Amino acid sequence: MHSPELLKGTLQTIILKVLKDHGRMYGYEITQRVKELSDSRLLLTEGALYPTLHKLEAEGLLKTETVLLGKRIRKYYTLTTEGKSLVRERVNELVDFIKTMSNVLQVKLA
Amino acid sequence: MHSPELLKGTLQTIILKVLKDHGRMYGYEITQRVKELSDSRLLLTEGALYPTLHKLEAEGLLKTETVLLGKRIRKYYTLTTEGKSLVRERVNELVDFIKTMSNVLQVKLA
DNA sequence: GTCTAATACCTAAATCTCTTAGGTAATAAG
DNA sequence: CTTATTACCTAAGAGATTTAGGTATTAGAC
Repeated sequence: MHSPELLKGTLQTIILKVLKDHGRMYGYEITQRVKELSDSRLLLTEGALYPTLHKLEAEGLLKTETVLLGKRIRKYYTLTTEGKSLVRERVNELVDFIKTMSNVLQVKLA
Repeated sequence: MHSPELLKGTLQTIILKVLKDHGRMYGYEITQRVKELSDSRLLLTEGALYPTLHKLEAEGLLKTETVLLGKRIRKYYTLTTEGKSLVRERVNELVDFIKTMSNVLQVKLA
């Protein structure tokens, strides 16, 4: 597992990108997908996930659709048009940041 | 410039690594060195820098030496033995985190 | 000469993100 | 029938950083 502090500032980008690549997803599914993609190195906590999803929705970057499976609620999230264009920016920004960091730390990432 | 949130959790690692590579340095010098290495993309604020230096010193990772230049004070920081061994860990951890991120975001860094 | 930018140290309140620690409830597995 | 997993959620607290101060010396421009 990684130090949780390193995750700070990257959660929104992760959520947006995973939603872009996978399409419609619900919260719990996102945590599982990230766990999978990261070989269990990145474990999103619900206390961080749900507030962030709500925030992204409030900002108009995500839209929701509530589905009932039997008696169970499931909230699906999808990127809005605005959200889609932001993903690109955010990912580029993060990649750029990573490259800058590798310069400062004088490490090679290949 | 990068989103400042991305910097969170990486400041200690940056300071430690720059000190390892450059040897004895003072606070202001560190900000300038990081600015240089990052092509002005990473600008350390003093409000973050000095408390972090003091914390690292309190933890025994850095030791200081105060020098007077005329009437001006300059505080040099050097890694302790303990500090040196931690740098490696921290840099490895960050590189590992970056690799994990690139998997999750499905981007290539080469 | 004097005004400004750069050098050089520092602290403290506010902010922002996330963790921790709860709460509720349905379904699956043993 | 008991536990793990699925599935949603909130709120208090912690931790790192920003913002916004404060002090003072030295160098450069005009």
